[in-house]
Amino acid sequence: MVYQQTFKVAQKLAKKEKSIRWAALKLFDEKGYECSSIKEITRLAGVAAGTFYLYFRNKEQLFTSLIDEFYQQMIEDMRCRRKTMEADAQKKLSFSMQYFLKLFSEHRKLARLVLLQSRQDKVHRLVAAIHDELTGFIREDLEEAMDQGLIPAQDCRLTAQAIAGSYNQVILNWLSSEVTSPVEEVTGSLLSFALRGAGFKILEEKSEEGCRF
Amino acid sequence: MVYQQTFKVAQKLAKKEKSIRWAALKLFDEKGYECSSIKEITRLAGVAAGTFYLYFRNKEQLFTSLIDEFYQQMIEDMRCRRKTMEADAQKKLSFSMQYFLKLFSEHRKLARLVLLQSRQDKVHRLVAAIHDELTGFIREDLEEAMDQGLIPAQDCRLTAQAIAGSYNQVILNWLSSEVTSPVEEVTGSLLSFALRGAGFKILEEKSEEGCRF
Amino acid sequence: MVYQQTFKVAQKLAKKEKSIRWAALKLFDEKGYECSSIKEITRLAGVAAGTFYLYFRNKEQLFTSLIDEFYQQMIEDMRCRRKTMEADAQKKLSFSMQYFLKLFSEHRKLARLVLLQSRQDKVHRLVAAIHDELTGFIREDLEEAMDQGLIPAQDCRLTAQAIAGSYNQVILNWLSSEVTSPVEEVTGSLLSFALRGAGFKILEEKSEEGCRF
Amino acid sequence: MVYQQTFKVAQKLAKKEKSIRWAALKLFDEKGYECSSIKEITRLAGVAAGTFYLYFRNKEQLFTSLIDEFYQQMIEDMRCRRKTMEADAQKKLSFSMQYFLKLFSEHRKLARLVLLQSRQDKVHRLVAAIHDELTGFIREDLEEAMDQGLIPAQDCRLTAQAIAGSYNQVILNWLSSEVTSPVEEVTGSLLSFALRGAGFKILEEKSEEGCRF
DNA sequence: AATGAATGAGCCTTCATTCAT
DNA sequence: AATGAATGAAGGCTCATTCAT
Repeated sequence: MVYQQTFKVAQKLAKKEKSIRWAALKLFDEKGYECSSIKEITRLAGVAAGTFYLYFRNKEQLFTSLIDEFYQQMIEDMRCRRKTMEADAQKKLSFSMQYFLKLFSEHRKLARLVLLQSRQDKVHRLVAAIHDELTGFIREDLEEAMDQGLIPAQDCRLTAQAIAGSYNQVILNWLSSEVTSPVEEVTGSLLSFALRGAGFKILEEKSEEGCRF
Repeated sequence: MVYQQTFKVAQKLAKKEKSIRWAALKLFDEKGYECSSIKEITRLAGVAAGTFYLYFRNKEQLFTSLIDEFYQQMIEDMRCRRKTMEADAQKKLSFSMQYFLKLFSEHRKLARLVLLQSRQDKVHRLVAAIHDELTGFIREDLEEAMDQGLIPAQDCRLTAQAIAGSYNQVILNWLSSEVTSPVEEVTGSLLSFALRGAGFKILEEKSEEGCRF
Repeated sequence: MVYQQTFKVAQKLAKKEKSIRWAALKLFDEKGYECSSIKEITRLAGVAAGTFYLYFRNKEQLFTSLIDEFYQQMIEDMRCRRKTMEADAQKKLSFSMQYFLKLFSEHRKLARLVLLQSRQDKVHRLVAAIHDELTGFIREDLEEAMDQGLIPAQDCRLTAQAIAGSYNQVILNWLSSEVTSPVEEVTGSLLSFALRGAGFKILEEKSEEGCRF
Repeated sequence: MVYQQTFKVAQKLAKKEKSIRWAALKLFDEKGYECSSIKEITRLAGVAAGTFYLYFRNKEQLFTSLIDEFYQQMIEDMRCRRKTMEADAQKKLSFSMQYFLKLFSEHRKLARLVLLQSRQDKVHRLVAAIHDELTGFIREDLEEAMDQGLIPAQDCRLTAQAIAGSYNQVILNWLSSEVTSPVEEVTGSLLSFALRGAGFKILEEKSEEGCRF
């Protein structure tokens, strides 16, 4: 009788891969990419060292896959929503940043992984690309706003970097703090900061409202 | 005569240590802490591997020392100047940030080292402490400004983080870009962004002026 | 009906084993015993890795079996023909060597496997035994010829080795060369060499004729 | 004080490298290239595993170096002697083969290494090149002899292969036999075989004489 | 009978650190 | 003070073999 991959088996496999991903994420988060060994990852995952290579080509590909799983999809989703959104630049910007914040808060480890990972590891290019992509969204909105006269003339690329930087920093601190205060506490203030910084004339009470999604 | 010799020796020693620091900085910057080996560092420095351990306890301490050399001194200097400065909060904040920017632009490699280094390596605590310190300065000024009613009520800790984050990000991009445009190009816009973000009512033309030091 | 099925199954089994043998032979030939993995063999054979162990005890036994399949039978056949042959020593020797040559040329891969395989692998003893056996045939004929005064007094064991060695070398080169010239081109000259070397007084024109089988 | 590599130290190093070479040679000889691990080699040599890499780039280079040490020099020497030799083809051939035999008998392990090594390992090309070189010498002499009418018309390339093959085989058997009978016992008969096989008209008593070197 | 996921010992290699010189 | 040879633990990865399905 031929070997038939039953549903149950497939599920077990998926579970095993998940557990490796989980272990890797935990260790990468705690000790960094370079300092986490395959052996340690697999031990934590409860599988043999060799098993790792049934699911991943090598350590680097595991990292890539970990990042991709989350980001690729997030960026895709973001791009899609933004396209179909009928709103002015400020609303779009607000939306993007809050969406961003929300996702990060739901995937703390993964988020930290991207925000913290040494940008010198072999593994950096991928992370850099993601940062660029996200900064690109912000920049687009800023340029639209500038064209419409909503904000003063400025170097939108630079402002976008500044906004992205402020977000990264604040989120990172929030993610890293032991006390997990609700992300909403942070959202409003941070958004105000960014919008004001860019030069939007915001009415304080509106900033809060406009950000539902 | 004796003194003379001692001085010469001391100089030679200092030179050797310097060359190791220089080599380490170059390699850490290019390949990251984990991926730079002692052997490579000493080869680049033109000394034997064993010599390394005459000047540094181990690899970690070299890193620490590298960071300290620059930051400890910078923070000290900054704290001192701020103390003796008679100025309002906005001016102090402006000063701090531009001082910060200037120093970074004069020590590109060292700056990149701090901004880029994986915050997960064994080596992180130190870097984190420095970030906190610098953010602390910003926060102080913001709190003072808030007390004086120059900026609206806000979570100054958070705003300080946001400002620090935006600075880090922009500087990093600037440091990493091949074309080394003058830092002044960046200074003005970035400062405006930060001040506006914090809620200062700034007159655009003043922002440029007020920042000499 | 039952028989029919059994037969079919048996055939299928045989086919699967065959395909493993074939794949192993191909890979052993191309990359050597040590450098061919079971996984690769089974992949090439189109079966699962585990299936291998239904047909062979382990990798070593596969090799053994591969060699045996060909040689055992060849030696048996040779021994048998030589027994029933009525001919003088020179004829017998000629026959043996040409038979040998012909078989090799018809089983290139298998031949290369025996001639090339490291004689240091775990697997060597078997191959060595075969070489000895074949050399033994040559020696028998030489001793008979010496007894009959057809060749001068000599160390027949040594001459037999020399002849076997020259055959192996030439065949190997011929097997390994890309251009597959007909083996007959080689046969005549090689045989002349061996016979002359042993001290037979051969008439050149006869050497060619006397070798049909 | 600068580290000064004294003569004593240099000697110790040379001894250490020697011991690694010796251990490798022994193990390669006993178990083959693929089956000998660096760990085992270094253990046998009495050094730590890492020490290996101070002397050799990797396992392959060790093998290469082992072979080269002996062969490169031998071939060079042979080529040189042959050039300055004033003798007919038969004498030159005799000389070459006996020189060959003598060297092999003085470097048993090294000789076995070349003669036995799997010709499929990554390491094969080098060994193959050596075989070709040596066969080349024989062929040159045969062609010269053929031109001078000393031997009948024939495919000299093939005859050279046959002669080389017979030598390899006989030497190998002799090297591998436990009882180490003097090589001279073998020399005469083997040479006679080869010369007769090539078609030289030899007077038995002369063959022995002509081979001093 | 057949599968292929799982294992873990073992491979080659690197590297921070020590120590005799 | 300076050297660089020596160490050996640890790294990523492969592979023959086993076993639940």
